Amino acid sequence: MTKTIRPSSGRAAPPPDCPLDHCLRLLAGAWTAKILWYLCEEPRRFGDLRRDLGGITSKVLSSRLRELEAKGIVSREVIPVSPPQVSYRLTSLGKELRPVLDAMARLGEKAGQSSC
Amino acid sequence: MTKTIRPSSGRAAPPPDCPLDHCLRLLAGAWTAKILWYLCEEPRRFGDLRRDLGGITSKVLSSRLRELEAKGIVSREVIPVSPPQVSYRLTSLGKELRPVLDAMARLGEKAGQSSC
DNA sequence: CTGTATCCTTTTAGATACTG
DNA sequence: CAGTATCTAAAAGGATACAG
Repeated sequence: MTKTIRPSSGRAAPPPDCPLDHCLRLLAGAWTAKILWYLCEEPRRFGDLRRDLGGITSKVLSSRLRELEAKGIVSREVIPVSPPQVSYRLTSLGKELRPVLDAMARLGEKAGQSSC
Repeated sequence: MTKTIRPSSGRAAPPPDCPLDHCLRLLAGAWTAKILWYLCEEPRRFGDLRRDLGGITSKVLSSRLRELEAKGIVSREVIPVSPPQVSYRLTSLGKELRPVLDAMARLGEKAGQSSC
C-alpha cells in the first residue's frame, strides 16, 4: 500500500492538541480512509470491501474494521445465514467524516484521477 | 511503503485507483498534515514549526519538509543572515490541500478540542 | 464467506550526538 | 539556528495457512 497517514511509529508525541489530531487518529492506517470511502456509498460486506480495496489482506481489513468499530465509526451486522454474511456500514458518527473524505476525493479528481 | 500495486491479473475487478489515493500520498506520515496546518496560517521558520508541533524531532521535521518540497507542496526560502534563517511556506499547489485540512479541523473542533 | 494466527519485512519515528 | 548522521524501536502491513 502506498504511504498514508500513520500514527507515530515510535513513541507517542506529547500532544499540543491540534484540531487535526482527532481526525488523524480516526483515519490512522494506510487503508482506513479508503475503507470509509467505500462504506460512504452503501453498506458493504467483508468480501466486497476486500475486492473494492484491491490488495488489502483479510488480516489488515479485519483489523481496521474492528478498530473502526471500537471507535464507533463503523457498525457490524451479522446476518445468520449459511454461509455467514457480515455487513459493515458507517454509523452517524462515521458519516461525520464525509466532508474530509469528500475533500480528499475532490483533490484527487482535480489532479486527474479516474473514479473509484 | 511502496506498495506493490497488484497487477490486476486476470480477475474481474481488481485495483481501483481510488480518488483518495493522491491526497493520501501527499499527507503520508504522522506529522505531515499538522505541518501543513501550521503553514496554512503563515510562512514559518524551522524552529517555529518544531515548537508548534510539540514533540517532533528535527530529524523527522527536516525529512518531512524535504519530502513536501519535493512534491511541490512547500517551498523553502533561505535568508542569508547570521544565524541562518529558513522559512517554509505553502506553494499554490500546497494550498489546494486546505479544504482537506479545514475539514479535518472542523471535525476536531466539533468533537471538542482546544485550538492549536 | 468471514475471519484468526503466525511469522516476517518494511516503514517511520524517537533518542542522541554533532556540524556550519 | 537549521539541520545531518546513526542507531534503535515499534507499529503497520504483507504472505501464508488455517478455522468456524
